[in-house]
Amino acid sequence: MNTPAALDGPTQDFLKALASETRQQIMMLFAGGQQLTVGEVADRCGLGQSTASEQLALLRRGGLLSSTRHGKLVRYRADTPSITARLTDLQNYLGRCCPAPDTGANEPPNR
Amino acid sequence: MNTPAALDGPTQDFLKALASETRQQIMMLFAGGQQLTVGEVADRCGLGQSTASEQLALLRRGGLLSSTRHGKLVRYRADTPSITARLTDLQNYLGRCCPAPDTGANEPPNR
DNA sequence: TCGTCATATCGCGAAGATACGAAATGATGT
DNA sequence: ACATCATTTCGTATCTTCGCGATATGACGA
Repeated sequence: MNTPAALDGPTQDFLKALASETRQQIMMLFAGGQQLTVGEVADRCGLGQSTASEQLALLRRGGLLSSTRHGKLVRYRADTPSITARLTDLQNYLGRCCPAPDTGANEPPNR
Repeated sequence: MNTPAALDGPTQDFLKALASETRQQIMMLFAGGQQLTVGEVADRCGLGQSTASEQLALLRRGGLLSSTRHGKLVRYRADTPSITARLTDLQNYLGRCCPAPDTGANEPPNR
């Protein structure tokens, strides 16, 4: 743990947010542009109310969700532009790690 | 944790493998098609020998690396096709969570 | 066969994540 | 102001992950 960082903070948070089955399930609730409150998420996932709030916060920090207050309710929804951006960052990172024969390019004769 | 799974195993492993700064640093060592042994990775990251072996195993399980024995050495390298595949899976999953909003791409009406 | 080198697996303590209930914050209505 | 409802933050217990050293497996050469 003494080597320099490998990924920028945002992408870090993005990956950490996504690397949890619970949070993946939560994300699924937002399919189709659904907007949900903390309570609804807690209910639908069988989670405690505070747990849902904390997980939603992590997902927001990871750039997967955004939230807005509507009165006393907080409505969460998928933050698609942000997700797209972080996915692109991730692709760039991976493109740096690996030689890139992906998008229809060349595969050098190494074998 | 009583709701059904959200992501298939491979993509799960992919995300979990990537959601660790140590493993991200390890991945960086493989830039440019580098092939490295466990000992080299341990050395370059300042990790113990067993730790490096375990992390490399996780990265391989996640589809990020592949390995081949060359005598007593095991050479790891980036598994680009697999990485590309899992990235695509991830994109599909995210595409399912989020409708494409205003930024260009468009997935027509969802009911 | 034995000895060695590289890697993998095991056992363990430290650090972090997860989920919960209880208490604090914020917003609305009376 | 107060009461109430939704959300957030706090404190705690439990579980998993991390990294290590020690031991086991596998491969080569003498």
